[in-house]
Amino acid sequence: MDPLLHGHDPETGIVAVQQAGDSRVKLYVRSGASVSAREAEFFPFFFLTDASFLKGFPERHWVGELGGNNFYRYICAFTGWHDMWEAIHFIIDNYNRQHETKIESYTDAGLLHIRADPVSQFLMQSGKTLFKGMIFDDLYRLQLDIETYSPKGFRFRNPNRQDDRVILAALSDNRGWRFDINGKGKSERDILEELANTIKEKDPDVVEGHGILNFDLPYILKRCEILGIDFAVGRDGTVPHSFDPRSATGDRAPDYPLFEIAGRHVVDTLHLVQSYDATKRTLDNYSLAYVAQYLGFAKPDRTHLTADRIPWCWHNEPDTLIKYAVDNVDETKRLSEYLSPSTFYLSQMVPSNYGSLARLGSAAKIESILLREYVRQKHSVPKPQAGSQSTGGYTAIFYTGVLGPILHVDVESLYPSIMISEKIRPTSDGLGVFEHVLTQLTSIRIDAKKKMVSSEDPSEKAKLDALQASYKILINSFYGYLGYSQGLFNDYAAADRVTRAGHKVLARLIEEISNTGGKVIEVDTDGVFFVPPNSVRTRSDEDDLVAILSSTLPNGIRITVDGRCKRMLSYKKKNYALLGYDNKISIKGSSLMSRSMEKFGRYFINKCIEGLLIGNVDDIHRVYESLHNSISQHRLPVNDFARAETLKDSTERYTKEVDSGKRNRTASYEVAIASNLHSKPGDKVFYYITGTGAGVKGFENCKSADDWDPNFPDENIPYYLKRLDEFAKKFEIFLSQEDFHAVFSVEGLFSFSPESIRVLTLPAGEMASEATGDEEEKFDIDPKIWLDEG
DNA sequence: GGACTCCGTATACC
DNA sequence: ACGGGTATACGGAGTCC
Repeated sequence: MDPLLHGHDPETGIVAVQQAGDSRVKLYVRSGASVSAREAEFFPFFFLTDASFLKGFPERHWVGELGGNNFYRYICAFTGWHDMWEAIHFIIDNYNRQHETKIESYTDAGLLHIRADPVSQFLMQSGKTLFKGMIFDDLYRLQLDIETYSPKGFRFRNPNRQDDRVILAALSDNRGWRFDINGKGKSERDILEELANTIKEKDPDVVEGHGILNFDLPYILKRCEILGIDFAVGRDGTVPHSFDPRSATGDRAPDYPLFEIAGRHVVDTLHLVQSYDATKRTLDNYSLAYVAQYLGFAKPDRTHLTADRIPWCWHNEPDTLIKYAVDNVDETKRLSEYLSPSTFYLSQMVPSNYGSLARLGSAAKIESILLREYVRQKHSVPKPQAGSQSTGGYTAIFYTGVLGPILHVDVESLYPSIMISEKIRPTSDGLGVFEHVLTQLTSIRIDAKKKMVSSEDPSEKAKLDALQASYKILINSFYGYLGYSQGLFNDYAAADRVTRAGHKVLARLIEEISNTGGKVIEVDTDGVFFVPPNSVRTRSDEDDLVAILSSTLPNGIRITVDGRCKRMLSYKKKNYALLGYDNKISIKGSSLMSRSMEKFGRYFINKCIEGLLIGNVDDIHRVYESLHNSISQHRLPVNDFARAETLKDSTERYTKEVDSGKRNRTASYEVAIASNLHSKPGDKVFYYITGTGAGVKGFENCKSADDWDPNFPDENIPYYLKRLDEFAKKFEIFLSQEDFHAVFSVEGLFSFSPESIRVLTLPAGEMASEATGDEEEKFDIDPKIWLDEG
């Protein structure tokens, strides 16, 4: 246990910390099956630039001068949370008396720095963290799902309506317990009281649910309020209370109300799924049944029900509804087991509450760790540097076309390795915490991975994997932190040194690959796609090649095989498609295929890519022709050509900015306004283009997809034919001019013959100008058969 | 009116 | 595993001929 990384207090088993009054916190400590509570003192504090701002503040307080010469040279501590805020207002008033430009909030002039969350403050000053000495399964977790009934004629459930009610609840825990409260023949009061008593009796550390923050909890609490029930499930006997998260970034944060149950944590698996998909972008929707299916732990006999079937089911087959709810809690448990552990293990390091950690950015996690040590050593703290980073990752494309076989190698932890080996760290970090923590994390991650590989026990393996994954999240954020504008310890020059060193490593790697006779196709930041030399035919040849390449790179820099595939369709930087040895195709990049594209376009591009990769040009021609005909004859349903766009701003804001000339009109907002629904940011709009002529303005000729009438289709045929040709144009670079026109045309006098058509492979980018003329280079596309595969 | 550039917004990769 | 740099597409406005 490293004190800088895990905090300097070794106390184990803390499962929850909550503020208890103005100057105390309550700690809940688990020891085996029992949990005990105790109170502890804490002193609210903040960092201040100039102690004179607090001169004359009447309440009891301490001002300590800190070591070093950083911007925030004083730490101010108070006996209570209330006094601390009084002091902040005192400082603002003081400042406004002395300065012309007035400030309203403590964030305005950067006079002081504060973590406005009392639990973080306590953890920071005490050096304690949650869950020390525990593994994920030691945490006692309870899953919850309720079903509700809305009277006939109402599509949506609404707890405020007299006749809306909770009809049943299903519960489970991570010790194998399952329970349901069947509301048949029970009053809603009975159900809710039994639910509250069950939760109190089971006494979980965590309450989990899919959509629990948006639906289950608010619904339950509203019904309890109407019925006059005390839903006192807090560990101190209090009712859950909601609070608005202070969205630090402000503009685009999806503000949902959060709930706090005293002494416990509330985990919404829906939010876990959302953040999981934010980077992966592979999920079609976030419904529990779909995600469970996708991740492979849905039971074959899982009960499926749509919301509109629930009333019928409740009247005719209540047992099916109960089974449905039980399946829901089962899957919620599995989902949480899959997505929660990395946050759990991060909680053992970062001085933050379990729930808030999931919402915290990675920069804030690192900064909390740094600040904890600065508080302990009573050292002054810097303010963020102004400026910006001037370089980023290295990108290049050398060939377009269809090439293969492909090896994708990447430099393992490129930026962290560079930061460690070249000792790059923020200049303002006088205590050297940044470097220490990064080095420490890296070495314990390697340890965990080693142990994971050699472990025989699957549950031990899973624990170590979660552990190393949580280290990785932190490790990968250190570079980003250097260039983060709000980071107290940011250092743009250091960030630039890292990226420049990265360029050098990549340039070296590209050179070495070429030296061995490999053809480099595309490079992005830390990965290289290339065609290995002909002599490399088996996996062990590949491993040998990678070992040779690794040995030519600077110490501490290693490369690994990230993937291998039969062929690659190289289109543009960050845009390519791969044909795997399992014949699966994966497409990357928004320019080839974007979510905002019309459905028929996505289908068409998919077919084109498939045709080019497997060498079936005939198919491409046929798909083009059939789509061309379908569009011309109004045979596509509206879903195939409507566009889905997400509104980023309110329609009011849009109208205001259009009127003041700040922004152009766009189809999506015009449709939202015309359809007269109250649309809010984040809403999706489905629309299509009407009018005559391919060149119409979208914002003047758009209609909601709901208004499309299959009996009187009014979509703009020339416009959608133009769209089809625009999609086809993406493939121009892969074919000669004649071939291109032959493939992407409707049958003329002569029928299409695919025999003579060849797919071009051309030097791209800077190489294109170096190459003599435009002639094609010859590549063997000869998927190798791996000896160890089938 | 077409060709061109410039700009803001959106999406996606690492 | 949300932060920022890099890359690309697209619609619309302004400009020039």
